[in-house]
Amino acid sequence: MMKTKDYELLLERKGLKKTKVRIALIQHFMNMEHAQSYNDLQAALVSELDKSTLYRNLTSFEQAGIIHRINDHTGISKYAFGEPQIHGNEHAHFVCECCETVYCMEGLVPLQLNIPKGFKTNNVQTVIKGICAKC
Amino acid sequence: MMKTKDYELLLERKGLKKTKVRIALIQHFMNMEHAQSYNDLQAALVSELDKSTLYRNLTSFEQAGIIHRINDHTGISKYAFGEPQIHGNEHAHFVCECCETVYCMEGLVPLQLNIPKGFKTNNVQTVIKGICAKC
DNA sequence: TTCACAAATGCAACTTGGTTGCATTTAAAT
DNA sequence: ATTTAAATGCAACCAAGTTGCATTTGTGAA
Ligand SMILES: [Mn+2]
Ligand SMILES: [Mn+2]
Ligand SMILES: [Zn+2]
Ligand SMILES: [Zn+2]
Repeated sequence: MMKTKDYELLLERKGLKKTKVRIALIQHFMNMEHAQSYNDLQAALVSELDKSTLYRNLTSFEQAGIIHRINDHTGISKYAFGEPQIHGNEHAHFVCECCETVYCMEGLVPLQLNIPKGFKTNNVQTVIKGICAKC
Repeated sequence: MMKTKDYELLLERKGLKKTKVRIALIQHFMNMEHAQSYNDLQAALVSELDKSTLYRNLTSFEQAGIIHRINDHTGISKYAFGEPQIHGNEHAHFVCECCETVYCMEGLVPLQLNIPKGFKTNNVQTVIKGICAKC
C-alpha cells in the first residue's frame, strides 16, 4: 500500500477532482518558491496546456485557498502556493525591479495605519519594490 | 491684465504645450478629490476624446509629476492629481469595496518593515481595502 | 465492472485596457 | 506670417483574461 500524496489530500479536502492538469499544476506550485505568472506556468508545464483550462484552474485553486493571486503592479497576475492570510493578515510581497521575481514575505510585521474616521479597514495589501538578494 | 491660471503655470513649468485637451484634463483633475479611471475621465470630459490622446496625456502628466497612477488591484489604472511621493514616501490608497472609490490617504504614518538581509527596499505601495465613510 | 452524470477540458471566438504607426493639425518660437 | 516640433485623431493592433459549447474524464452508485 502506498500512502496518499499531499497534493491528493489537498484536492480531496477541497472537493476538487484529481485531474492530470491539476496534479501537474499543484505539484509545480509546491516546488516553486516564487510567484508564477500564466506564462511562467505555461512554460514550465511541459505539455502545452489550454489557456482557459489553466486560468479556470488558477481561479478554482484560489477560491479553494490552495494558491493566492498577487498583484505586483505590472498588470499581470502572479500566483503562489498557500493562502494569502497568515494569522489573519495578508502578507506582503517583494517585487525585484531587476529580475522581476515576486517573493512572498511571510515574516514581516503587519503595518499599523490610523485610517480616518468613518473608514473601515478590511484588508491591507503591501507591495515592496526594490532589489532582491540575488541581484 | 488677467493673472496666469494655475494649470497654465503647471504646464509651462513642465514644458508641456497648453492644448485644449490638456487644459480640460488638468482642470478636471484639480476639481476631483478621488482617483479617476480612463472611463471616468472619458465620461466626465463632455467632448468625446480620442482614446490614444487621453492615454498619452495621462502618461505625459504622470512623467511630469502632475498626476500619479494608482494600481488598486482591479487591473484598471486610476489616476489622481499630484505626485505620488509625500516627503519621500509613497502615500497609501484606500479602495472602497462598496462604491469602488479610490482615495489618496495622505496623512498616514510611514510604515517600517524589516526586510530580510540582502533585499534593498526602494518603495512601498499600500492598498487598503474596506468600506469608505460614505458607504 | 460497468454505467451515469457532473465536472473538467479544449477550442474558438470574444472582451477589454492599453499601445503603436502614420497622416493631419496646432502651439509657440522666430 | 513662417516654420517646426509636438499633439491629435484614426485605425489597426496587442496581450491578458473570459465565455459558450461540444467532448472527455473522474467518481460514486449500481
Ligand atoms: Mn504571497
Ligand atoms: Mn494617491
Ligand atoms: Zn532580483
Ligand atoms: Zn464607498
